[in-house]
Amino acid sequence: MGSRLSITPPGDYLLTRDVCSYGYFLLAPNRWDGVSRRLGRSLNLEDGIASLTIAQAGGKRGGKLDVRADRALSRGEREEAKRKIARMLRLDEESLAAFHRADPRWRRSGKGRLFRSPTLFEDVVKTVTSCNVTWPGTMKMNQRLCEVINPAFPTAGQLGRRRAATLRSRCGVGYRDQRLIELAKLFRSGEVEEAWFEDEARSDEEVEKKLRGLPGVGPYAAANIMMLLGRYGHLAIDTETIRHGREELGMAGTEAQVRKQLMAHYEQFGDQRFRSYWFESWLVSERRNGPAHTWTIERD
DNA sequence: GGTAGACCTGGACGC
DNA sequence: GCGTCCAGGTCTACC
Repeated sequence: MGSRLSITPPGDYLLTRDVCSYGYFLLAPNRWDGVSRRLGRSLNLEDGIASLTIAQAGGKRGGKLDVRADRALSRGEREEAKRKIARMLRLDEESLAAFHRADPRWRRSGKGRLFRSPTLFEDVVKTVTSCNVTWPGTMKMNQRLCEVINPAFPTAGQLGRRRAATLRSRCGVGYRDQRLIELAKLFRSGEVEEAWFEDEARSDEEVEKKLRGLPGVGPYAAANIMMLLGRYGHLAIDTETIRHGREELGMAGTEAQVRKQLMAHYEQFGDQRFRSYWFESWLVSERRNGPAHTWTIERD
């Protein structure tokens, strides 16, 4: 018999809006069901893997989150699951008011939370697998990492023990194989620690420098991971951002020139500039593809 | 500090 | 069906 948990989220929390706010909700092992508006997800817990579904009572803002597990969870595991869910859903997000002050366009809709993973390690791997590849490729890599290594997402220990050839041939990660293994070893050894990055006393510069030292992490990936850590002051500029500058903001010139114009344009949003850009860009995607909560996950 | 080319995969296209 | 080209960010070598 499974376990059931109830989580009281912040009063403004809306599962559909806040899960379907960043592309990682479409990446394995996350499973969003746009019809029932539930998030399915396997988690690595103390005593093994548990498959969870998360729904919000009444589908209304502030409604309690009803979490069901496919097996009985110990008291320790229940706490662990709650901690991990809180990280994914950003239930402890404290800077929403600051974001809405910096950019009031999103105050009414309440947008501001960006979905992430239960661990920093998973966020870093997902970011590395999103670089230099189209989105379907990123989806495939994450799906295969779960199929081949661990259905709840590979831990650093598991990924660090794999051979590069396996990751390349069976998980389709291409030239990222060795970089992912090195990354996993750094997390496994404790040389890279989630707590260090989560420490709010550290400056953005310190955090960025450390991230840039990780294999597979360049300027774009570092800024993206900083966003996932709750540091929104850096723009993660990729080809989509350049396109946004040209097509939505009317910028012109070479890529380098558009890049400079983007930096200048989002300067007005200060330490919230990533979110200001992101929600603009997300609206454009929804205009093209329909509401994010209806986006489907195509898996083999 | 700036730039060029390699890295790998999958999709689009032409033949 | 096959070959070619292109998109995508990071890394290294070179100037």
